[in-house]
Amino acid sequence: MTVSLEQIRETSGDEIFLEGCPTRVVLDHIMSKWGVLVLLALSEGTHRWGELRREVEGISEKMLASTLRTLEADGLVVRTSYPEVPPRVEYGLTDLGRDLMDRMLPLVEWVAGHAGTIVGR
Amino acid sequence: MTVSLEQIRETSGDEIFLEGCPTRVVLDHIMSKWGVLVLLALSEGTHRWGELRREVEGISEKMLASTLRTLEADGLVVRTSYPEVPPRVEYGLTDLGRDLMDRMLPLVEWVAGHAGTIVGR
DNA sequence: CAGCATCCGGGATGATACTG
DNA sequence: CAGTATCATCCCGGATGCTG
Repeated sequence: MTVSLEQIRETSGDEIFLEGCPTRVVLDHIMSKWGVLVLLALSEGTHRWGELRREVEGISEKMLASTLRTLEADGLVVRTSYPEVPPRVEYGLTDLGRDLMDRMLPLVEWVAGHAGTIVGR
Repeated sequence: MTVSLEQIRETSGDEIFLEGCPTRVVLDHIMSKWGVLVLLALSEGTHRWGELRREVEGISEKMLASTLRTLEADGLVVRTSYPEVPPRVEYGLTDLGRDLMDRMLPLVEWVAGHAGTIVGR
């Protein structure tokens, strides 16, 4: 194991397991049911609102809006609005967001590769 | 980016974003609010029930039991009961669980290192 | 000590209708 | 097209009490 929990404890000041610590808050955002899927979709490139609705199957408009606003406030997602008619809005990852997805994609890939085995058990 | 979403699509048979697909189910288990923290604690080594309750601050008995049962059913956590009085039970990661945490720890470490910046924004 | 059964309140989530 | 507003619902998760 190249990364140990000890290292994490040092990095986060030993607060990971404490309620309300920043790490828990961010984890809740990016590891939430819809957060992962939206970030995953955006890791392919920028998407329009409607594209996200279709790609992230089952998400409601309300949850898509809420998820995007949270991730945007976290500085992981950037929203670009074009003053056209009809309106066009693009969502993409920031540098920080890409940095995050570099770490998350290997995890998701592993899960995708083992999910069948795990669920069938 | 060493891992692309395209690779993931191939691995999982292009079903990542579909409702009810195994990948989504497993993601919900391991990326859940308490799932991450319990797995994180166990990545340090085996823990007893009471140790987990104390280490994962704020978790209720109900959620701890529920989380552990789910992760055990997924084959990520192993439960060992010793026939003693008073009872002693140890929880630890399986090989599969350790494999998973090898991928998750770098992500958590990154979050721990950036959480302060992100939340303060 | 290590849990399970039960109840129940509230925030998370969905569905629908509407607007710039 | 890209959302917002509103209302209904659901189930997550906490509290409590009990058992082997």
